[in-house]
Amino acid sequence: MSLDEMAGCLAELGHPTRLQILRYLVKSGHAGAAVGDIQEALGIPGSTLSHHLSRMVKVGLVEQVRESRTLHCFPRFEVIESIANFLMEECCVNEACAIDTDDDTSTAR
Amino acid sequence: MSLDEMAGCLAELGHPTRLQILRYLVKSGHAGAAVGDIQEALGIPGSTLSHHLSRMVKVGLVEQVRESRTLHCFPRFEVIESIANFLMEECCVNEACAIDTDDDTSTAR
DNA sequence: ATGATAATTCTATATTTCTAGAAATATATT
DNA sequence: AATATATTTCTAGAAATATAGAATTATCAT
Repeated sequence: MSLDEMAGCLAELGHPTRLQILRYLVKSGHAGAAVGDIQEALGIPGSTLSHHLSRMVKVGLVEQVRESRTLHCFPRFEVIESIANFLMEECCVNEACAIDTDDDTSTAR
Repeated sequence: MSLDEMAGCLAELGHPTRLQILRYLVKSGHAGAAVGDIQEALGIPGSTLSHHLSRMVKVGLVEQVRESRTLHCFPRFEVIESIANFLMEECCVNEACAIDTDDDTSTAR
């Protein structure tokens, strides 16, 4: 993934509603969730939701599979993972961070 | 960090120029880099650079320490790390990803 | 065919963001 | 005091984003 593509993904993640949507999809796991499910669960107007979803699909964060009238959405786990890795490796580990954070500031693990 | 704060950080990361800036800062390590260094190294006009830096400072991705005329900038490694962790944990690990990727797609670790 | 359901596209408005030159501020040097 | 250096703030125009109602498309059921 190029720097621009990476920035593109991060930008799409960088919106509260979209982050909420992605979280919901992750929670739904591999079964995914229909657009309508998301809409009802999060209370987002259809047109707004559609807009956000299409942006996430565009950068590859979300995948959609149509089953007749219903459109199922899935998070692209590998993509999310590679973004997390990018942040860890490219932006963190080099001579800092993992070395420097002697007490574990990071939340869980 | 709240979901909104997380989204705020991700949004700031989600700009090619800012991502470049952050990378440069990380490369510079704990010595940090002066605004002028960044400006010269990346060829970004001062006002533009200042704008991007102030955004990153605002969400806590970057810290600045003034030393007379020179303003040194440092990446907040813990913040970057916690974003990476959020993506891994909150958005990835739950019943998917780490479980599902039988061959280790993630580069390091 | 008609009606219901699922979702998108169209449209418009409000708001934010990006960009960079010009002017201003703050600090150091002579 | 005058000048140079480092950086920010001001300004403004262009472009992108976000929001959501209304209209539209596609599919299914009767």
